[in-house]
Amino acid sequence: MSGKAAQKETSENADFARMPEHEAVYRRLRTLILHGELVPGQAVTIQGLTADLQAGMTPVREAIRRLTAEGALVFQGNRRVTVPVLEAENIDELILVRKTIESELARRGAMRAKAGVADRLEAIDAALDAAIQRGDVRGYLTENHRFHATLYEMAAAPILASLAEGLWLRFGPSLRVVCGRVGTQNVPDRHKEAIAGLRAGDVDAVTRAMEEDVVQGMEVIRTVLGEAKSA
Amino acid sequence: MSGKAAQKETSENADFARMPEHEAVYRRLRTLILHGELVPGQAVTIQGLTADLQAGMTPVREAIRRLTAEGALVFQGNRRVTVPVLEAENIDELILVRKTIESELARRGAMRAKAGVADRLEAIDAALDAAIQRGDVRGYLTENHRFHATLYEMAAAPILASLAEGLWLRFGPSLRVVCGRVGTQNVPDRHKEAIAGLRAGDVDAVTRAMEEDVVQGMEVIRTVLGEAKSA
DNA sequence: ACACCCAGAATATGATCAAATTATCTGAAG
DNA sequence: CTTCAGATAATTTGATCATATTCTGGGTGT
Repeated sequence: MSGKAAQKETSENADFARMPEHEAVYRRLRTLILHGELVPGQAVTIQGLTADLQAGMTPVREAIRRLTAEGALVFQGNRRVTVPVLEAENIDELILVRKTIESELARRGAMRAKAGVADRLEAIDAALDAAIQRGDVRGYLTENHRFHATLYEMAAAPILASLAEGLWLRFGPSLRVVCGRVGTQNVPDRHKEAIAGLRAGDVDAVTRAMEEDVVQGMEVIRTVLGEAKSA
Repeated sequence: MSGKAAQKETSENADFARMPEHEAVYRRLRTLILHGELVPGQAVTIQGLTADLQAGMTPVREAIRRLTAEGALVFQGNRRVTVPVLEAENIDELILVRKTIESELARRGAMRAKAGVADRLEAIDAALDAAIQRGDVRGYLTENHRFHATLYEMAAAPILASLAEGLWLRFGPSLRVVCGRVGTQNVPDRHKEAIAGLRAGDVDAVTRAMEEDVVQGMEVIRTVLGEAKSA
C-alpha cells in the first residue's frame, strides 16, 4: 500500500496551503473569469497579472496556457490573449452540448444521490435566492455554479464533469454581463423542480428540470446579447 | 492598415516557420499523443521532453499544461504527469458526448458542404484503406483523424470542433493500443456511407453515418480494452 | 521497521532578447 | 496655417533561457 494522506480535492478552492503556485494562480484566474470579473474582449497580459496577483511570471504563463486550452481565453494571433466575446452562433453550439452533458450528469447524479444531498442543494438554492433578492450578482454566480457543481460531484463521471466545467468558462463572462444588464431577478432557473424530483426519487424529473434549466439560462443570454448587438 | 501577410492556419501542422516555440512543441506533443506514440500509463517528464524534442524547458512546460487542461495528460497529484489510462466507465461518457457532437458537426458540415469536398473525403478514405491494407497503424490513425477533421472544418462550428478535437486526445492512445491488438482490418467505419450521403445531398444520411461510425469505433475500443482487463 | 539522507526532477525567479503597439515627428498637400 | 499620411523612435509586452530553490522518492543505515 502506497499509504499517503490523500488530500481531499474539495470541488472548488481547497486549501491554498501546499499547492504549487501555478495551480493557485490558475484557480484564482479561473474564478475571475467564471464570475465575469474579466469583461469579454478585455486583453489579458502576463505582466498585468503578475502585478495584480502578486505572482511570478512562469506560474501566470502556465495558468494562461491552461485557460486558453479550455477556451476560457483566446490567442489573438499576434501574441496577445483576450477574453473571448460570445457570438450568437456560438450560443447554439453551447446549448446543444450543455443540454446533453448537463442532463446526463443530472441523471447519473440523481441515480447515485446519497441522502442529504437534497438538503445541501436546498441550502445552496436558498443562498442563491437570497443573493438574487439583494441584487448580489457575484453571489448569484457563485451559488448558481455551486449548485451545478454539486450535481456533477454526485454523478461520478469525470470526463463529463470536466467538459461541463469547461463550458461554464465559455459563457461565464457573458453571464455576468447579462446579469448586470437585466438584473438577477430575471434569470429564471429550475432548481426547485430538480430538488423536488430528487426527494421523490424521480430521476427523469431531475433530468428534465436540469435540461430545462440549462436551455432557459442560455436562451436568456442569447436574447440579451442579441439585443445588445442590434442596439 | 497594419499590413502583414496573414499566414494561413491550415487546419493541422501549418508552417512551423514563424510560430512561437511553445506552440510548435505543443503541436508535436499533441500529435505524439493523438497517434498513440505515448503509451497509456507512461510517465511524461519535462526534462525527458526537452531532450527528446530538442526544446527549452519553458516551452515544454507550457505544452504540458495545455495538454493536461485538455485531458490528454493527467496530473498525478505529486508533481508527476502521465498519459491517462481509459477505463470502461469513461468510454460510456465519451460515446455519449462524441455521438452528440460528431453527428451535429456532420449535419452542419453536410449542409454547408461545398462542391469538391466529397472528392477530398474520398481521397482521404482511399489513403485510409490503403493504410489498412498494408497494416500501417500510424497511417490509419492519421488518415482517420484527417477524415473527421475535414468534416469539422466544413461545419463552421468552432466550439463543437474544439471539443471534438479534445475528445480525440482522450481515446487516441487507447485507439493505438486497440489497433496493435486486433489489427486495423477489424476497425470498421462508415465513411463510404457518409460520402455517398454527401453526394446525394442527403444530410440525414451523413449525420446517421457519422454517428454510427463514432459509436461503432468506440464500442470496439470498449470491447478490446475490456478483454485485455479481464485477461 | 523506522528515520535519515541523497539524487534527481519539478517549481519558480529574474534577466535578456525579440516583437509589436503606441507615440512622436516630419513633410507635403489642401 | 492646418491637417493628414508615412515613417521612425520609444515603450510596453511576450518568449526564452540559465539558474537557484524546493520537493518527492528511494536507498541506506541503524
